[in-house]
Amino acid sequence: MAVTYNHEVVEKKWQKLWDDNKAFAATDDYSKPKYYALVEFPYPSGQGLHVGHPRPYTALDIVARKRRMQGYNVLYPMGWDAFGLPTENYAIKNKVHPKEVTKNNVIRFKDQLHSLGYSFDWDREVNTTDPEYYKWTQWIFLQLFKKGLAYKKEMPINWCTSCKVGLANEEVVNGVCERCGSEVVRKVKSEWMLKITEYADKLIDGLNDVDYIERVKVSQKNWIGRSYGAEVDFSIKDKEDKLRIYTTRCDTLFGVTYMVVSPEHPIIDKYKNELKNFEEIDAYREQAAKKSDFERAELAKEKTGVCIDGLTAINPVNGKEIPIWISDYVLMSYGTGAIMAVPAHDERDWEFAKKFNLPLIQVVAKDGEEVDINASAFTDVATGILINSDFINGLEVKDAQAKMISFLEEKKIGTSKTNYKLRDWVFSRQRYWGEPIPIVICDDCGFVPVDESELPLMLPEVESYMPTDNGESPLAAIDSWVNTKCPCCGKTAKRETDTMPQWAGSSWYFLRYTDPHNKEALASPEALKYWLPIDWYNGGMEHTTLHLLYSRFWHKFLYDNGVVPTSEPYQKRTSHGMILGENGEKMSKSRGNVVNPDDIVNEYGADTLRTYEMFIGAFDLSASWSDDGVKGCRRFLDRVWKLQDMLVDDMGYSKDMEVKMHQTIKKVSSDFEVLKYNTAIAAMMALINDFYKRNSVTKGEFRTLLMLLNPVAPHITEELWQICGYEGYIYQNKWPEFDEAKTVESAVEIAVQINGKTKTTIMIDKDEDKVSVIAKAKEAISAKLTGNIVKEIYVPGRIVNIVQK
RNA sequence: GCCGCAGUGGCGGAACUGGCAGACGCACAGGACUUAAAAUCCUGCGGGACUUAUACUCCCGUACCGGUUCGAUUCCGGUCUGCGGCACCA
Repeated sequence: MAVTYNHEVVEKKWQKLWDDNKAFAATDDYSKPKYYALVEFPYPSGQGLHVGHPRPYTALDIVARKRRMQGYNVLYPMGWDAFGLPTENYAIKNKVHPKEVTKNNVIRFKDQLHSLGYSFDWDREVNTTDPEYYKWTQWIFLQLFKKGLAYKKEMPINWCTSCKVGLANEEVVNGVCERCGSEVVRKVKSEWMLKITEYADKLIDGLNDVDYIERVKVSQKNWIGRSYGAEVDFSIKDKEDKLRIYTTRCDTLFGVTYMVVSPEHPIIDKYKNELKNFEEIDAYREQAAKKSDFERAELAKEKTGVCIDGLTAINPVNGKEIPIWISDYVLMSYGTGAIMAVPAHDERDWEFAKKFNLPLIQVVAKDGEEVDINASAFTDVATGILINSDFINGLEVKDAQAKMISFLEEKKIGTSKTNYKLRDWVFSRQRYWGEPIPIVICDDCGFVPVDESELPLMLPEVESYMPTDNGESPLAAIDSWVNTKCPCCGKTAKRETDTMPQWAGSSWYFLRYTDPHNKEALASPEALKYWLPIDWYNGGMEHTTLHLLYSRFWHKFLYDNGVVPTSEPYQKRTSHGMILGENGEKMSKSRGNVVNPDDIVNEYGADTLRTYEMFIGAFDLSASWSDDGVKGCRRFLDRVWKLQDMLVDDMGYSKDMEVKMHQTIKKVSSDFEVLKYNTAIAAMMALINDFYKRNSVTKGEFRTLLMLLNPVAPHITEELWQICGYEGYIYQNKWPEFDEAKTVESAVEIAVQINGKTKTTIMIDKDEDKVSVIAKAKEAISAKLTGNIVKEIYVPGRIVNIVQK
């Protein structure tokens, strides 16, 4: 009898052996086929690893291990996204250098990951806070600057009152700071910006060439928010000025009954002396200005607004005079800050018109039939036909738009125009723990880039990590660092004291893994050419808009400048679901439902944790933790362990198991490719249940099982492999193959239905062609065939259905 | 409000392209082993009717209502609920 499985001893033994042999190092032999598998590198927080981390890491570890066994040169790297606010806040509170905090957290994380037996290539570990790394983050910034894609701009920014730091629009959640939940106010500051909007089209169009799960593509597209439309100039009666609007429905120009401008629109101040109700308008403006963007949206369930008394617009297509309103549902930050209102065919305009009793004109009819626009706005573009619209009458919406645009352009009153919701990326942070922005500010030369030979521009030592009260970075307090010479003219100048956001380091880390120790370049062209693109990138749903968009932007920029060989970084992107607490809620200290992976590893072993997290449910959906489920997976591994006592000395498959073996190899092999780890494990469980039923397993069968299970549970399988005396190590062996012909049983059970309801089953030969004859001969069927048989349907290997009347 | 995802036994979840709903696991129940318990092994396990009971047989059942089809968890139309994202983007 075999001794009980001791996971502590076995797992340590194999982890050491893998390390000593550098078993999973990617080689620089570029003649071999390559596979680059990537998971998002973690932020090494003070709490240590969370049970959520192993889910994606194990999933791609399975893929990586399988690919190695299939003969690929696999790159499966790991690193640390270590700049960031929590570390800095911890440093401020405890008066330790963030460098120290980071170092300790990294040691802890690495230990924990190590105990889980991942096949990471630790020789390629990167750390975004390492000067040898951020040298290249700064270098990329300089390239952006030199190409005019980094610029400084006075602008109202989102200012977190607690973190004392400017936030990107994307970091403001429901009007509060994403990190600390404090109020976000508007503050004008001079900020570094990156022109991501210049890449809006490329970022959308590039999605056609990659294999991302659909909802990731949708969220990228929605975030960029491209819309095709037209800008049209409306003249203002008796004035020189024109009011320019943006619309996506220029086909409805004949249905315009009023206009609306945003409260911040300059036209109001310009004509304020002529407005008869300026006081009323000004009061409305003040009220709107007090609201944050969030409140403005939240409170605007009911439309509000004021008619501007003193200005009248003229519809350029028919010369009609129409009123101009001011309302906060029109935003200055999108389009032109002014709209034409077509209440018959736009829901917001419709609501507004109903509230203020403004007229409706129907100009689009459903399939040519007028609809009741007093009940609701008619917005269906697909079935719309133009009416009451002069020269575009009778056209479909799309054709009407095309014709209208040529008309507008010909008369020089409008042009076609594409708009985006995407805004430029606010890149400055007034913080210590980030990459210094390598720019010198010279009174004579303006913004001057630091010479590339001086990179990395090191983060200097400071006494306090607190941002200054006026919101400047702690770097601003170090005169010796701030005061420098202009690289251009040599006169005294000052350094930029803002640092980069955490997104910077993670926007290109996957490039560094290909050649992590290169001192001449971010990576050699040969390494990049060989390894890119990343074959499979998995990460959290929470990163599918921002991190993905930012890193794709940088990558596309580097591609345009000949630094990288592919226009997209990631060939394939998948996302995993969250692991929730046992009560179905998000794990958190305050809810008291946090599970520590160390405890599971200690009690049941890494293989059990890995198996459990893969078995817990569909990979892309969230799943609740269950201690009992963990036990079940340990029981499965124990049953595998005990199979060594049932071994029969035969390197082949026994007759009765042959089909099952081939089926299982097929199922496990394909399930691992499509994120269906749970059913792959279920298939292996079913297989060993069969071994137990007959109380024996051949050495050949066991050998195959160990290889199939190895990517999921690498330690126990290697140990059993060695105990049973198979050749070498599993990780050096070839992935098992199956024979398609042998996956089919010679006798199959098929269901017999009458009128679509299953009545009985019959066993037939798989090539049987008189199936319905056999079925009808069976008593359970013949007794029930009382009517006229009108139809017989046979689906090979599945069902036969007899339809009677 | 809009967009996306989901809704299947006591629970986590399976089901290829429209073809026997509930694989696999958990929990539970019974049995074997044991002085005993744990562990382990074996068996059963959606609901209901008929039946002393079992077997057999029949009916219902994949959120709800309807449709297409010989046949629907799967496709179509509508409704409800939960989760995630966005917040009037003209």
